[in-house]
Amino acid sequence: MRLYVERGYEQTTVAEIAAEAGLTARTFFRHFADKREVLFAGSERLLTHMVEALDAAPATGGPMRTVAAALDAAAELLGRDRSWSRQRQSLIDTNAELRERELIKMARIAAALAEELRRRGVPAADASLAAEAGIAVFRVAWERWLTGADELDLATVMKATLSRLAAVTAAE
Amino acid sequence: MRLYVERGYEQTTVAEIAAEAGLTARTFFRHFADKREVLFAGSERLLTHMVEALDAAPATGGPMRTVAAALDAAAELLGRDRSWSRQRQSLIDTNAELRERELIKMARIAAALAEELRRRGVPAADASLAAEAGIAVFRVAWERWLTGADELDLATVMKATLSRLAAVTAAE
DNA sequence: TGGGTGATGTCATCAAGTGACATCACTGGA
DNA sequence: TCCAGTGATGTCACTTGATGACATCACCCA
Repeated sequence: MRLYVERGYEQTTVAEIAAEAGLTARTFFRHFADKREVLFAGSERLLTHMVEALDAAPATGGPMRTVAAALDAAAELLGRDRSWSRQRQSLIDTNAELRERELIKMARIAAALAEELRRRGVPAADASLAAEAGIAVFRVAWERWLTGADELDLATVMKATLSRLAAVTAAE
Repeated sequence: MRLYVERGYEQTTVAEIAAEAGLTARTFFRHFADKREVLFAGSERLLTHMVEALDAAPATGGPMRTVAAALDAAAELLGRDRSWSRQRQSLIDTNAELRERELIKMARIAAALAEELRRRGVPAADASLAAEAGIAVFRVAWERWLTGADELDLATVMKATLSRLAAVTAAE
């Protein structure tokens, strides 16, 4: 990430990254599937963390309440270092390849959450919707947390965003 | 797309595609930014179609009703040829690069819808949420329409999915 | 002590992109 | 009619990401 920030993502070659670590490009590709993946090493951890939280949530309330538990878990994991997150995010935002990779990671989480909801008995379509809606909340809250000047807690922003979603999607 | 389906996406080289069209690889890259883009030629048209529909929607009701108009427009544009859509989608689903590209196209649409909502006076966060929620509905409805055995209209599936979203996200 | 095992290096190779320059058909005006 | 300009294409050279095959080397354990 240091090299990506210094020179820009595209201007940094895998050979340079590997050299910086005292290794070969070939070795880099044994640890990371591709040049993008190195920035998303923690995504698997986030996924399991969220799925576990979803599993641990009580069965009371609708699927959205269950998803909220997963969002809490995400906030707990990601809400610590805002300036680091900002730097990483601005890097991702300036490169289309990285944006794509980020999106597929989120999509994978949404799919995992939906699957878990279905396992808990939520009808298939409702499960997908709740998971996707949850990810939508995550995205919006994340962006607000990063760009906001105030010192709000990520979890708090998530909760507020979730309730805004309920308001916005309420049938009239 | 014919070559991608016949040999698989990864097994098809740009040189082969170009040769099939009686052209050179270099020329391919003058028409399409990369090997993926050729499958998403219509995405810009979908975006403008949806944004225009959103613009044309009456100002009555909340942002979600406005987004619903954009979803209708999408259904109108995409709901015609289900078997072709199925083939294209199964191609996309079997390749991660193509999935990523599809996701960023959807994200771009979501961003455009949100921006248009903001222009219409919807508060920033609500606009993002409504747009993202709309795309979530699109995704789920699209998948149900493609995998469903019945002969349902895409627009009908969208409407039903939208009302399920309202039910699922309703505060309890 | 010697053989497996895992991590790494080396080498060759392919395919995706891209820049620079040449070519050629077409078009609008002198 | 001809010529200059324009746009689409081809050719060539090159970089970089990515992968397979094989060699090497340190380390651990029986």
